[in-house]
Amino acid sequence: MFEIKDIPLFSGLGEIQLAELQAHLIVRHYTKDSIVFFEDDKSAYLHLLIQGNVRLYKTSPTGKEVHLHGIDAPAVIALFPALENVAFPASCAFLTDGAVGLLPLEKFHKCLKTLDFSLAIIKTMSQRMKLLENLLHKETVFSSEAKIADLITNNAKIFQHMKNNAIASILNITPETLSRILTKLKKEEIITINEHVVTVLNKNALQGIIDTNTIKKSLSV
Amino acid sequence: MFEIKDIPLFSGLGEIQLAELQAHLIVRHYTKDSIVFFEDDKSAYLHLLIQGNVRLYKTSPTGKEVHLHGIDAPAVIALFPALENVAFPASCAFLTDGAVGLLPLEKFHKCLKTLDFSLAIIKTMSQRMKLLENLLHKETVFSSEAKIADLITNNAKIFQHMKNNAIASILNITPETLSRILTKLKKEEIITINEHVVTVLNKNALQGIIDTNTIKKSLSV
DNA sequence: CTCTATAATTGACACATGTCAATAATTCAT
DNA sequence: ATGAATTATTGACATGTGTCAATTATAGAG
Repeated sequence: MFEIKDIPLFSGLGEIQLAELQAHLIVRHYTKDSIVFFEDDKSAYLHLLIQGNVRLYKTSPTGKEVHLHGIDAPAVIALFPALENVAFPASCAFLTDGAVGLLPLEKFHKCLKTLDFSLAIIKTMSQRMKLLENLLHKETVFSSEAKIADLITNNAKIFQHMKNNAIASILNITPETLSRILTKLKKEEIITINEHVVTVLNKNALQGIIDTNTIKKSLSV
Repeated sequence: MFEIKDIPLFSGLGEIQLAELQAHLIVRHYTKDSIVFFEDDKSAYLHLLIQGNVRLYKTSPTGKEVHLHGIDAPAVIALFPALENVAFPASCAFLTDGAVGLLPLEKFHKCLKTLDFSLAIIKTMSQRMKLLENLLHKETVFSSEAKIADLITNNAKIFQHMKNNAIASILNITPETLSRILTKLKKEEIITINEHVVTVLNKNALQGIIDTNTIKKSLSV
């Protein structure tokens, strides 16, 4: 059974408070690909991701989806809209089957009167801020090549369990671009790929791409 | 004389605490265009913008600057790095002459023990979050046309006191692109510009651009 | 008021990335 | 193993926006 205190944000609360929150928690089950909420919707509940994982994304006027974050349970999903009582800045959809707990905003706001809780909020918000900063950095200063080089550097194993298709979409580039750049990296002998395992042959070159936004063509003297 | 309690974040603190903070505040004066801190630098101080206004920006590998925010005094400049004791995610430079107050991080962290103060932090962080979300939205889902349409809709007067050059840079587009799109908007009779005053002739069309990311060519039947 | 510096416009062109379509490769169920 | 469906690759092409350079317009100083 899910316990609200499993979520770090709430771990500092007292027994009584936890019990009350738990009593008011509404649990909803979702299947893969179902939508938890849409961008610009408002909700009277704080959303807790209890089980499974979700993605947050924006939808552009032309219908294209801009991936923001993937989130794994247990976690708070949309803290900032709950605090400010504003609309969701992004849509949320399940990547797996899962469950969400809904906590009435009044109950949540009551917790804010506890110092430890408000410090936990600050902690959580800081983490979100870091995520956002990071995302913004990637989306504004990185070229597609740099995004890929960055991903390979920091999370090469992702290629083992995700399709290139899905990887492209979390990088907000097309599968074609991903394919072309991976091919280029292989040609330049910066990486090799075997059975979905990406091996870095030239760490420096990879870092160079992140630093300069382009693959330096090896001068064939 | 600058009083630390003029900054909303600190307004909830008691007299004694304020006095102590004030005593430890180091004030530095800056001239227009001078740098307060660089991206990736770390600091042992919380930075308070006391006088003037600054811009926050990232620098891309190719040397191009990506504008994030403009901030006016009085305000806290880099709250998140101060909380998490991490490096600045952006550089900060003065747009005018001005002054910054430096508050040792220990002093700042001590304040966190006060509930009202931590609630004020949450408030301030929420606002930053909103700014960031907004920026991210503009940079990831808006075309240049949509950025400009959005600016005209929400802040048309900016054209009266800023050069197109500067406007282009806060939109993170080139002056050429700005010029071309403004010309296009004039040709489409969506706006007129006279003596730097932008007048909207067709509010709907402008909204349409924001919604669809493109100027709909009026079909000349 | 004129001159100079600064800002804005315009054109030609480059370039990264997306789009669309065709084909090849891989995976999975039977 | 075999075939159907999914995924990846490749090519040709489109498009938005940046770059560079030339020209024109504007504004501020003397």
